[in-house]
Amino acid sequence: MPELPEVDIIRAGLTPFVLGARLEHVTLNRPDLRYSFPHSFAAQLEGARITGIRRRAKYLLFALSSKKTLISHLGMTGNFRFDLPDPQTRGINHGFKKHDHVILELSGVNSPTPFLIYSDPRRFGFMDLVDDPQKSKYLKKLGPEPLGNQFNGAVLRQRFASRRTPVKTALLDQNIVAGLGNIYVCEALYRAGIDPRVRAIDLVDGSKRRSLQLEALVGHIKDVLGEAIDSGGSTLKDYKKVDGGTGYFQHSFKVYDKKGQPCSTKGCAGSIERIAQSGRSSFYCPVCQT
DNA sequence: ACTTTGACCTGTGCGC
DNA sequence: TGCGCACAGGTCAAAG
Repeated sequence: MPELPEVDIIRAGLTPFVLGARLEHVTLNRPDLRYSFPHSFAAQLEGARITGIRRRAKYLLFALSSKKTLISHLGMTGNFRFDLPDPQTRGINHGFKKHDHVILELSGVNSPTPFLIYSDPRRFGFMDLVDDPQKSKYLKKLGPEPLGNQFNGAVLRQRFASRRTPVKTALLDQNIVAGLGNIYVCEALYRAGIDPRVRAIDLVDGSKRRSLQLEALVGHIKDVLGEAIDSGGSTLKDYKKVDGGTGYFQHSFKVYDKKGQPCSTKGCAGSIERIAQSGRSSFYCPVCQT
C-alpha cells in the first residue's frame, strides 16, 4: 500500500499525538504479522515514552526513552489509527476490529483517543524492536532517500551501471533507491518519457538521449513524490491518514491503473497499456515512453 | 553480485 | 446468488 509519500504522511499525522506519549499497555491480538513479534515485545515497550518518529524508506521508526527503536513496516495494507474499543464486540480483538493486530495504549498526550491501533488485513507488514536501526537487517542495505541530496544523477548512474534488469524493476529495488513503489515508479517513468522495459544499464551506457533521460528521471522522481506528499498521498483502498481522511494524489495519476485510457500528453495519440514486469503491473504510454 | 521466481495473506471485483 | 480467477501501495528467501 504505502509508498514513501503515504508513510511520510502517516509519520507527520502521528507526530503531534504520540511525541512524548508513554506506552501504558501493549496488546498483541496475534503472535505474528509477516514475522513473529520479537521476544517480550509488549513487555519491552510498556513504560517507555516515544521520543521521536522518523521515516526511512517505507519504514516508520519510533525512538523510545528505553533507547530502543520500534521499527514498523506497513506492507501493502498496514495502517495506524486512533480508536476506542467497541463494547459490543468485546469477544474479538479486545473490542477492536477484525484485522486490528496491535493495540498501543498511550498516556500523557492529547491524542484523539488513548488507543493507537495498527491494522493490517494482509499482514505483509511487520514490527521489530532494535538497539540501532542503522544496523538492522532491514535498513542497513537500503539505497539513498530519493528526496535527499544523496540521490542525484551521478549516484543513480553508478547504481544502474551493473543492472541489466528493466529500469522499472531497478527503481522498485529498495537497495538502489529507497521508498519508491509501483505507483510512483510508473508515474515517474511516464513523466521522464522512458519505456519501463528499457534496461537500467542502457540509461548509463546508451546514447546521449538515454543519459539525458536518466538525468531527467531523477528530477521527475523527486517531483512526483513531493507532489504526492503535498496531496496527502494516494488512497486506493486501504490507505488512510491517521485522522481517517484520504489522500488526493490518486486524482493526479497519469498512467497508474489507467489501462486503455488515452495518454494525457498533449498531442499524443497513444493509449495506456498494462504489462507485467517481475510480477507487478506496469502502466505506460507506448507512444511517448520510449 | 545480479536476476528471476515463488511465497507470504486477505479482500474485492469481474465474468460466467 | 455463487464460484473461480485475477489482481492489489511490498519484500524476501531460494535457486540459477
